[in-house]
Amino acid sequence: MTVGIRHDDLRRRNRAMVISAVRRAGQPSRTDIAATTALSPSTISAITADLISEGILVESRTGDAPAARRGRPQVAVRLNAKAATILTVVLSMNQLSAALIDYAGETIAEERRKLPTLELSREALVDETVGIVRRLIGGAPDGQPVMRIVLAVQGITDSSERKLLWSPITPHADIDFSTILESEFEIPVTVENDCNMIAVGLRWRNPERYARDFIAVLLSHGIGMGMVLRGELFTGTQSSGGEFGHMIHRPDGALCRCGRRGCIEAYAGNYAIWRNAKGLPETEAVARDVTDEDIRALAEVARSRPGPEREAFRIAGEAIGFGLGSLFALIDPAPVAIVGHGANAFDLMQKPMLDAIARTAGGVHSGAISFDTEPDEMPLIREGCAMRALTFIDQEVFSPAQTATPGRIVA
Amino acid sequence: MTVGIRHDDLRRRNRAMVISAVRRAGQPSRTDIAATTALSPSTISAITADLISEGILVESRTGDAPAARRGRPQVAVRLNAKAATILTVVLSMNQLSAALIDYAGETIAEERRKLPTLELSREALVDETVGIVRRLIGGAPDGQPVMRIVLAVQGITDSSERKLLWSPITPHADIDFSTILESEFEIPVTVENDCNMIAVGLRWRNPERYARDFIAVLLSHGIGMGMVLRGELFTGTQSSGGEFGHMIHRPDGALCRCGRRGCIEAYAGNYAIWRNAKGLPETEAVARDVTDEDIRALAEVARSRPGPEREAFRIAGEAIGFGLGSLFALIDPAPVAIVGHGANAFDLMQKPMLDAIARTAGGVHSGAISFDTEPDEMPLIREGCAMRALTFIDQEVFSPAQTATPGRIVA
DNA sequence: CTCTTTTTTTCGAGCCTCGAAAAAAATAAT
DNA sequence: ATTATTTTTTTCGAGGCTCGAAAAAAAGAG
Repeated sequence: MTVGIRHDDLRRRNRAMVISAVRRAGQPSRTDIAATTALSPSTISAITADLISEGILVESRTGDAPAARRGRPQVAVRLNAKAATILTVVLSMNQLSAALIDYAGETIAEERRKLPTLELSREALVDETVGIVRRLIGGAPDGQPVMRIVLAVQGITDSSERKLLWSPITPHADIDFSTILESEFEIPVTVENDCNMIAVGLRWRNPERYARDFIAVLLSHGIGMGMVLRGELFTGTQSSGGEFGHMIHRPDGALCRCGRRGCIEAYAGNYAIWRNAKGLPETEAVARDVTDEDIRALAEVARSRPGPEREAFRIAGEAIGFGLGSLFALIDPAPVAIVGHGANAFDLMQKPMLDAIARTAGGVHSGAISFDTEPDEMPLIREGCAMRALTFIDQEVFSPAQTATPGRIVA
Repeated sequence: MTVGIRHDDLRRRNRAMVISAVRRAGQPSRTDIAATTALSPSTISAITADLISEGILVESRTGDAPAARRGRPQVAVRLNAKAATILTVVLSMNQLSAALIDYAGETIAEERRKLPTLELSREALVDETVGIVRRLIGGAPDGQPVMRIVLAVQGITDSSERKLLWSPITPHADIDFSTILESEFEIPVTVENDCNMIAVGLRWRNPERYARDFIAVLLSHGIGMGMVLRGELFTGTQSSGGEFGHMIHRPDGALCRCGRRGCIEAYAGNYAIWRNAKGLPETEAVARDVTDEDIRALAEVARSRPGPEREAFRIAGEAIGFGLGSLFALIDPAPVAIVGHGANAFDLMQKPMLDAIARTAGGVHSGAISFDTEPDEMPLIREGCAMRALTFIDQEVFSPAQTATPGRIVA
């Protein structure tokens, strides 16, 4: 916290900075890197030489544009895809998927399988996860062992990013995936909230729009949120936090899946939309497992004629709108991405949502609010996990605290 | 953002670190500083020697405890109170106050005056502010010019900390106090939200309790909030943010002073408590200027017997409770300080508040929630402003970007 | 084939932090 | 009274790092 900066921190941080610049730019020249990092060409030259000799970067002679300019042509450098391999695992409702990804971010292999997550025992769930990891690790290229595993789960994770504290996809709580997987494979593992990974993925995919401040809202069975503020992923003080879906919309209102009442999710989650569309009492749980297909069908009816279906989407949009309004009262308006299957019904929710926001303090700078939709959340989660893992490698493995001078023998 | 670290940044940051360590510890020895900063004794020796020769620190031979230990006694260093002078100005409802404060944080002079802020014209309000600043600056010790002014206002300030965007204490909006005062006095000025300064003040006063994560709620005419997360003051992306009082408690509910409906403040602000206690319709504005004394009298009645007064405080507590519950869903539970005159009625609000929180997602880790009350907000605001100004001097003035080698003439 | 332009590397200078040793300043022991 | 011990602080040289200037490299232009 109040720790001074040591001399060796300098190189470490600047190395990480150079790697980060290359990861963002793709194939920058040394001159480009010097420009973005504001370090001198001599320093960049020294650092890139180190990184190349360590196999982290490679030169790629073909600058994307030869430019036919006068003078010595720029030599582009890029990440050496073979420098490391990482593994992403996504555990969501009734589905487990994993992907093996190289250091440049390209997918090497992947696997996806259906699982009745709600019914599995704790052991079976863990075993399935260990199994998919084992199979994919087996497929890692020779000499490029997997160096990091990031597991994204729908649910609340702890702030040390090691455990799943609670999840709607399984009745079991407090599953210490990190310790389990680390003892099995001896590879560092972090456990992340799926919506937080969506936010990281969005920024990676579109850094123009999703830059310093933005919000990702996942509309699915439940309502999730990931948020980036001041360029940093927002998390709770003790958990992954950002449980937007469990902010209170109407005190003592509709029954939520979490057992409490009046949560936003109890008005805007899949099951809540179904409950309202079918005229079921809002104080009772929904017995049926409401699927994406159910919602699609309801949305079609809602578009075709007024009625309880349309009203159900209106109520959902209103709940999200008031929630965003309250959130904007705290953080000010920011761009919003509506992610997940619910984004397909955004047309039905947009107007009530904007109307609600306009009735809140968040409506003041409404110019800063803009919506974008992305119905398929899975690729975003995977990309977010990959970025999280690769950033870790960049910083902790390839820019380590010790300058590692092997050969100096003390005895 | 992606800027590398230069060599001269090193010394700059470590200087700031040393100053900060001295400010926190009071009278540490060089050894103490080395321990808290994790820098080597040699480095600390060099930096403190610089700081002493520049008049920023002074040695104070009398270590607070002679300790009678063996060995060379520690020589304590402390901030040189004469190194700088700063000015804090607090503009709140019907009151303007200012204080001249030395570099060690001791008050040199202060002035306080009543003002009908709601009725003053924009020019009169600005003139009053300029006037109080002018009078106090005049009292600055010889050779110690005021180096920084921090103005705290009840209301929303912009994120560049220069303007008052909107305030309940005046009908005028968008007052650029920084530019006005800077052109008048040629001293850097920042404009801050009062509740944010309360948070800074709380941390300074009790760093044990108010450390990495906590919330300060100001219960006064309106409801304000300042929040520290991960050790950093939380602000909006475009403004001071943290408008807890304008999160929505009941959609389309009671009329708020801001003109919207259902805000927490419309249930828990002074005027809202009065409105409910007197059985006035919640859809109508309160004509009367509800004073702290009114609330005190209502609280007395509420304590003496059941009735609308007690119910009014219950409703207020409930509104704050649900609001905190929603906030905790986002950030996880954290210690709360209830600040301002409303804290005197906390006994009437505590139970409904806790009951409400228990009905939200924030109630899960309720062990991490704890309340503390501080009825007098003014000293906290002033201390927060002082710390803000002094921290600025520590970092920007006494640890500047340029190593400042005057005497080197280029021509 | 030479000149010009641009990129990249090389090299020495200047800082900064660190560790080891020395110096300083006290108490404890003889 | 003097010496030994202990702890704090300073001094000094070593090692690293970044930077600027100059050189080298690698092209196109003339």
